[in-house]
Amino acid sequence: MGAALTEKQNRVLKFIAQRIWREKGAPTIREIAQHFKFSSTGTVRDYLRVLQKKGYIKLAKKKSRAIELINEKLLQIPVLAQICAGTPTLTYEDIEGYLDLERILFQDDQIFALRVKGESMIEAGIMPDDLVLVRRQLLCENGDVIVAFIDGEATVKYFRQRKNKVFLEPANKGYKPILIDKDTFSVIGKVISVVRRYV
Amino acid sequence: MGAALTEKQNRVLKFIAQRIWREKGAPTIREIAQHFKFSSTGTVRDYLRVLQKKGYIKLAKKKSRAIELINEKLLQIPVLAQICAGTPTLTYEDIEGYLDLERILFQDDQIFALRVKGESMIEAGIMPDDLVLVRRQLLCENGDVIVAFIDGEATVKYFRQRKNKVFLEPANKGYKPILIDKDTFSVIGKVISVVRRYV
DNA sequence: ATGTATACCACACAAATGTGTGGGTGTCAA
DNA sequence: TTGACACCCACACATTTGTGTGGTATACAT
Repeated sequence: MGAALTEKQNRVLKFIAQRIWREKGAPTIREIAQHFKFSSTGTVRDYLRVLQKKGYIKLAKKKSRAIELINEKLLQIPVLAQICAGTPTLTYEDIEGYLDLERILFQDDQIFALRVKGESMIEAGIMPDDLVLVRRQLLCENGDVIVAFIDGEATVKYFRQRKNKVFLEPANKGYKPILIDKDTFSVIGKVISVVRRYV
Repeated sequence: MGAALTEKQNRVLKFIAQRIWREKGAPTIREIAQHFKFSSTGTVRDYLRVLQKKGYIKLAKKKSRAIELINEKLLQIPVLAQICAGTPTLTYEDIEGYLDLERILFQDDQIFALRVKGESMIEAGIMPDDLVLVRRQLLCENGDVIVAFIDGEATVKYFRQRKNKVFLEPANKGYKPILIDKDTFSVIGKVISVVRRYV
């Protein structure tokens, strides 16, 4: 799809993506120049042309803030409060809030998603093929759902700490908790969300 | 939060929101004018001022496309392929794809989210307090997870059809399938996704 | 009668913004 | 040594774009 980027080109692309996802919209050429301390708008335009040629962005002519990311995706979903009360018309007056996943984005790639394999967490509602959103962190608290490396495999489990002993506990009666030697396993991160999609 | 909007004000706001979420970014004043066939930019500016005063948007001065929605949220999450194979470094070369929830957005408000109450679908991995994303549709296929109205309550169940009979089947051994009279219940929509968040 | 709000218009102006021209330095492969 | 690239600069220019001024018409409440 896209040719390889140099370090600097990648930094420019990342900056644009951040602005598009976190801030209001795409930056102007001069805003990019200011951020990278370029004293010429031509410099930025050269970068944009390269990024476009390599297939990472699309530019529109003579329009302001007209940088479009290839593979850009957006999400905003209204969250309705529980509607069991009984109004048969679902209006947006019932909106409870919004899915706010914006903050977990782009914090230096500290967040990623994993596809779940196996049924060890099935009783916690984490099914095979679900996606878990993982925030990379080394420390975790008792009861957290975490992703850890054991024997070269990434697994999703409960983190349990009892009297100096650390267990990785599945949520499936058919599986047994794993007693862990603190030195031989490593925590990848904490599961902060589960996403499942039906066809 | 926000005062009531008139019909036309609401249409302008919806147009802006659509452009921000589906298209590249916020429209310019003249783009809005063109869409609504206003021959004056001042007309649009009046609308923007009203929308801002009523608390639906925020405007920045002397910036192009600087319309910001209150409660705007964005999402894009890289989806890593299952990494059980064993590389201890999670690189973005493992990206399997992207959570693509963009398409389900703003198709005339056909999608909304519901917070789950009760444990009737617990064996399908749908837990209390989960959010289910629902696409509004009246028809559904055998085996779909749907949201239906029964007795003034919205419930999440499997849709089962056997020999002219329609059942709403829970995923919980403690609950029994509900035989439904086709005429007295109504399907709200199909569950297309489940989202759960941990603290 | 007066004020306030909605819903438009025309026109002008300055700032913001994209674009063009014409440079420069270095690196690296042909 | 020539060319292609990455990586910068200065400066000018035309268009886009936000903003301001000053209108018109209707409706509605005080």
